[in-house]
Amino acid sequence: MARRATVYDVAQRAGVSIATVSFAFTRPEKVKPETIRTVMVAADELGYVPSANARGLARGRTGAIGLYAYDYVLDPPADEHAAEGYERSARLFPLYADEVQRGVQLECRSRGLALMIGGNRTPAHLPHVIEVAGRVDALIAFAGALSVPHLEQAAARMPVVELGGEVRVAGAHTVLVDNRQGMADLTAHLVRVHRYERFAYLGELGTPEFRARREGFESTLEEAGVPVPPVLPAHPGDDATTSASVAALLREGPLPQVLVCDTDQAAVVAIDALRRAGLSVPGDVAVTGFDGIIAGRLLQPILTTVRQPMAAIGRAAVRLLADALDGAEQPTTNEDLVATFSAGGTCGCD
Amino acid sequence: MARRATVYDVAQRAGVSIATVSFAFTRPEKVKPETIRTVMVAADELGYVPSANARGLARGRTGAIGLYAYDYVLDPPADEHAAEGYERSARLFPLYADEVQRGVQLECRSRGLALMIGGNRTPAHLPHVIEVAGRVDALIAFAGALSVPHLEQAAARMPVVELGGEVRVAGAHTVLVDNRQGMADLTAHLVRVHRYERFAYLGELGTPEFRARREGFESTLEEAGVPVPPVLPAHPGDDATTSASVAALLREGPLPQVLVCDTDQAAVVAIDALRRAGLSVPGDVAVTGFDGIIAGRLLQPILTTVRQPMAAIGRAAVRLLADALDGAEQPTTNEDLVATFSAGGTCGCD
DNA sequence: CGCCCTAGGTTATGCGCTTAGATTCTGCGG
DNA sequence: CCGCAGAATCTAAGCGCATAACCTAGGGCG
Repeated sequence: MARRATVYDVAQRAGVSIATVSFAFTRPEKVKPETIRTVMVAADELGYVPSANARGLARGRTGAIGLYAYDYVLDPPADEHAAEGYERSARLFPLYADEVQRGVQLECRSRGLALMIGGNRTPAHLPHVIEVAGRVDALIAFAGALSVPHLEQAAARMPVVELGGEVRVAGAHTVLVDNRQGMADLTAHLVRVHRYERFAYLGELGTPEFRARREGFESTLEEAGVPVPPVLPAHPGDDATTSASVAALLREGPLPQVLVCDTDQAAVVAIDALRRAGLSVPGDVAVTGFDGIIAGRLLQPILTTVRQPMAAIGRAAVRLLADALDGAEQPTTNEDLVATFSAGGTCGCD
Repeated sequence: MARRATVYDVAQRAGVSIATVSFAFTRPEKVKPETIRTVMVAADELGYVPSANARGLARGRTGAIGLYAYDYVLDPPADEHAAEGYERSARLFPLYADEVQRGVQLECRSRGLALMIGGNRTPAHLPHVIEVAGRVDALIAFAGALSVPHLEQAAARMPVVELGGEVRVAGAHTVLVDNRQGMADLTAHLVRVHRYERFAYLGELGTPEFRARREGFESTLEEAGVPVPPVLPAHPGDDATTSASVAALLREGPLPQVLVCDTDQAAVVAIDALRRAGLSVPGDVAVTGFDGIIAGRLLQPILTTVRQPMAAIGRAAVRLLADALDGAEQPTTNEDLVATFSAGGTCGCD
């Protein structure tokens, strides 16, 4: 592979100094048009591509932002494309994080920012964070993808926005969606329209967002005077746990009228498990989710859920960072992103 | 924002030279265990994050690879999340390129490579390519996303793999799927099972992959002694053209029995247009696509298509590059990736 | 005619890290 | 107690670019 041409090569060929080459590219107003042309021709002939590394080093910033996602699915099952696998492949992609990432990508592109993708399997895996953090000017992280200390460490040195995190993390920005209200709306629908009284709840309380969902659920039931069920464990990306919870539910009876899941991923798995057990959804048990991922729309009937504005979340994050990068401000929380109740068929509506 | 700690800071705090700090991180075997510990403690206290820029500059490589995609959808309609928009949002994501990208991401991650995302709207837009190329050790590009000269320029300086390109580009690797056979299988199904004789074809011939599809189509019809229709223009990402072609078809009659589209995106748009015109699909006209994107599965009935192993394509590309990066070899073409005919309901099957 | 200003360039330095090669330690045999 | 071979560490030289600070040649003006 040929050595990459550098400013020196271009300068020599164009018969100018390297400073002039540099200016020709970055400060055209400081260079005579004719000289610029000479330089450009030389650069072109040499196939010159400026080294972003050198540039970043000299300028002190890279022009790239990083996205750090929690990896629910690092290595999908090998049969992903096999006949059976194909039918289910939409359960692996696109998920919540993927749709948010798309928003990030779109916004980055329209702003001319490069995007660096990183991620890990388990929180608190340091090396990878560093890998990403060292390359970028700013960082977007999903709540739970990075430990709080790591986030704070990063936030001390560059703008960081946490998606759905608590505002607690020192120095980090946050993009928040009102999960609580969304879940409250959904629950209200189940109570008022369907008159359900025996609920089950599948989910977790590991991140602020999940806790907010649970709160919306609890408060609505309490107001309605309906008994609040406990949290049965379910984690997106850990289907085994979800299935086990459903199995326990079936075993221990009596069956609830409706199973409220705190993610679509869990809901999809739960519906599978219920149907495998010979039950009809929503005939015997209604099921609801949260997020609005595509997998829910591929179900028959369509999953009742709360839709998050995923792409908008990603875009908002980039906007926050871009603002922080030029007009260094205080950490901001965004607003006005709402989660919308979306009635499908799995709640019993037709 | 605090100045980032550097090797100098760490060295000073640990009471060693910067070389030792560097070695402690990258060549532990050359440093006394105790010293390593001292260094690590100091680094930790300072929140030291090595600058990938400086590292890349010094080492001559960055450890990142770039993905350069053709952007079908840079700015999706503003109503994307509105009620109407939501129903159709899966038509914008995930598309072919998105699913390939996912494969790239997965493979990069499992190999510890950083991934840099770039892209552009129109081919031949130089600055953006450079932006990406300057940051990475190797590049993946979709056929048609970069002009051949640019590709060659890049390929002269770093490993490049073109997805679905012709092997012609000097020095570039290629990942190829047998599009021809896939389309031939689909066409054979239409001819043998459904006995269709009046075909229409919607698509383009802009890239080798599209041409291969057309060839598979033509040759199968010819063998069967069925008249080969012309190519009516349709471009993924340009719904207007596709709709216009369908309108022309309706206007000029007689209606074909089946409309073969060379992408799922075009097929989805065509089905919309036909139904808006009061026609039933597949009742009045059958329609088929190519790719196997999720949007096709959300249709009623499900779109008949040819499924590409999209994630596998992405993974193969990364593998090729990773190989090229350590054992510099000759440009390779991958193999063994097949496109599979997938009968849905839009061809007339039930 | 001399002075100052400006446009257009150039020189020189440093960004934070890697890495040959030089230097200092350390332990051990003689 | 000395000399010496590793082992451990340090010194110093870049990597390719941006940019502050500095030159130089004209041109306008009093």
